[in-house]
Amino acid sequence: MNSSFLAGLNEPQLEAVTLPHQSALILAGAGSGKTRVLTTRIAWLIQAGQIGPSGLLAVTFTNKAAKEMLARISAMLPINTRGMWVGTFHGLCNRMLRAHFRDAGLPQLFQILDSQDQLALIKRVMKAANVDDEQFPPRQVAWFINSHKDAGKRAKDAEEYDGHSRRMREVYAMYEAQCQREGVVDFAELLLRCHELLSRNELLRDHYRGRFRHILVDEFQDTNRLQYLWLRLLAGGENAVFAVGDDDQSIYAFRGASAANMQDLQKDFAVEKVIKLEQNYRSHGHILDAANALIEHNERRLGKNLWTSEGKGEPLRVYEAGTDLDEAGFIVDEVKSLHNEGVRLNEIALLYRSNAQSRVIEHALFNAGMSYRVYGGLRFFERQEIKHALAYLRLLASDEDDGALLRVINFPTRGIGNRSLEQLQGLAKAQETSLWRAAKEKTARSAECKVQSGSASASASEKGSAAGNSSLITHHSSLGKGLPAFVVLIESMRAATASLPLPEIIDHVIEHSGLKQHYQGEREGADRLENLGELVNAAAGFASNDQQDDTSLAAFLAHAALEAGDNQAQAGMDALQLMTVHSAKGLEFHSVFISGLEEGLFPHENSLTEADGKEEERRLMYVALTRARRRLYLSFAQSRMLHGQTRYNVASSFFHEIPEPLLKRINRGGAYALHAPPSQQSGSRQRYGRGKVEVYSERGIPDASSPWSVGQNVVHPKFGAGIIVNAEGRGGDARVQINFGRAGTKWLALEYAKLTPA
DNA sequence: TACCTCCACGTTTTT
DNA sequence: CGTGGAGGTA
Repeated sequence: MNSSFLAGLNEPQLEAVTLPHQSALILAGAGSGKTRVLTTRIAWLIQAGQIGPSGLLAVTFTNKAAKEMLARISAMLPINTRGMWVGTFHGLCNRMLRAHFRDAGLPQLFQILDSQDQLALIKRVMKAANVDDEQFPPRQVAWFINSHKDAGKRAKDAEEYDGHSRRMREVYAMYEAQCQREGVVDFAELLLRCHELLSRNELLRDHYRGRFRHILVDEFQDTNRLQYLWLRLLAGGENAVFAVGDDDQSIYAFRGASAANMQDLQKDFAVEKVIKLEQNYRSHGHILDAANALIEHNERRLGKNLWTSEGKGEPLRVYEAGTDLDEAGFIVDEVKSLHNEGVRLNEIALLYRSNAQSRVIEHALFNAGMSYRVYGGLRFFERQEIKHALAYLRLLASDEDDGALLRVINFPTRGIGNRSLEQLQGLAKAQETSLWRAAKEKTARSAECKVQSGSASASASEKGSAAGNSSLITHHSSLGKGLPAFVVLIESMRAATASLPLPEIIDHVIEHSGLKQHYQGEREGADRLENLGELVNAAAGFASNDQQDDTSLAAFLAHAALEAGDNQAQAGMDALQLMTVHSAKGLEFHSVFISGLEEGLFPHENSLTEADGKEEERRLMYVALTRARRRLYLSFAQSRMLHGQTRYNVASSFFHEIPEPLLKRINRGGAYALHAPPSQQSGSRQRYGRGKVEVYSERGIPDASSPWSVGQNVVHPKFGAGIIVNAEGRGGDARVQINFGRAGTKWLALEYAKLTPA
């Protein structure tokens, strides 16, 4: 047997790859080759004849990871990966639901709602039921619904504590019913519906259990309860689950991920083998030492220590900036010199805790003329022009899709205003039918009237007598203007595209829906037109992809919803990479800047109120540190403009958790001692030139007699080191607000507080 | 219907 | 400080 792909694996990797048919948990540290182990195991299982390519299921969280996996498998084995069950949780569930739509209680061409669509539908349902959106903000309702679904709970399973949760539950139930009527499913529904399908249908369950002898899971620490239940149902007692994950990199608890699934897996699947992959092939020693030291401060860990056979490398470089602007300036300069030394910009990442932090730095980069790419933000299939085009397509495919109809019925505007829309909605509700069917019927009826009587007044009088309501007549006449045109438009597009290949359908829709004309007449329309052109290209690519066996319109629409696409066109070019720490997970770079390392920002203050908050922040920091191969910069600013206000923060407490010898201060700084425990912190210190030593009175008049000033670093005998962030009063009444970092922010009377300048 | 002004809000996010 | 949503006006 030729298993050349086993060459070069280290001992635990090899053990994991060649494990016999049993469930296993692979604790794979950052940079320990987890994707390699996963894909090599698949290749090994197939090569060893244990299973055919169709006898396994491999599941990931992102499309990118799934594609990567397929690419690596193809590189190792001469097999066609098409038809293999390798994909995201949502993608695989979608596939199963399409195959068994009837058993799942779904229409054949069910549509998938993305988060935007879901929110719009929730708003619509709430409006129809007169739910107060002050008391029940739609976003909160969405969160309620999604977190229930993620826990495997239907509306009927939701608990009621009080009037509020009772109403929430009602809205959830109405939303469920409306989704069913329209034949649409949201992301969580794909999983929940698939889980229900398998648990209800024994035959089907046995079929899949018999087929997928091996189930492999990537990033297992990110699974939520429902995903875990789905895996457990699919695997049954007999099949082997091979789960790869790292509890230290669990950073999505806030959206339902539960690393506790790792413990449950061991129990539920009688896992005998927990294999730890601790050899890191990515980073130099000092970087790993810092990461290990930091993460050791977490209490609930499965336990793991990364090591490398590479050298120690450089220490971590710490830069203390006076302001966020200084920090940005430093980063720009440093990136420049790295680039001059030959490090490609693509290989340099700038990480931050929250998106708002990118703006200052983007500004500096822009002024310096440096190319950069910001991750996150609007993705291709989320753009409004694309969503509009897709909505027309959805309407061609389905009579029931109210969401799609509402999106385009008056875009481009064709004189169908709110009133006629409400009228139409009332009609649909009364007849218990969809908006499209109601619109079609309404138009057909009035057309008939016109033909029969040959006069508009006759048609109006007929309706008037039927309804006996004069306001209805007005509505009908306003319906008459735009609605028939809309109905004719959709029907003619349906007829014209019925036998066309996918890209031509889309091209036809863009041409004839009025979208093209509309954007041609708009000043900012050029980009949008270009994107619409890209949509046709995307469809052409989709249709000609040999990995794709279903190239129908419905399949393309599902693809669009499940894979929102990249967000920037500049993807290929050499540019500095800007992203949040969350989106950096799984990536690696030669050099990494972690910016904004200030208490309150990173760790974020909002997370500290949550139960596991500080630990999750620490894991986030761990992820950030382990992105770097060779060089790591940690920077923070004494003051930062946030929400239009200048904030004074102390250095992140994470600095205390990294051994001092690993850190090298690269500027004078020193306003903060990073290591002395708070009560002994003192300083030799050199403040950044900001203002005189003054306390301002309420009217903003400097009190020259005071030795204190906002922004000044001070030491308090009990609370330790802090920074003055605010002041009020003067003389004996003077009070200052001091941010002590871990000890919190406090107002102290100057007369009594024993403060010393730091 | 379109544009404008005002106000509230501000952690992380894939599918 | 910036943005996005809501509400009012031309």
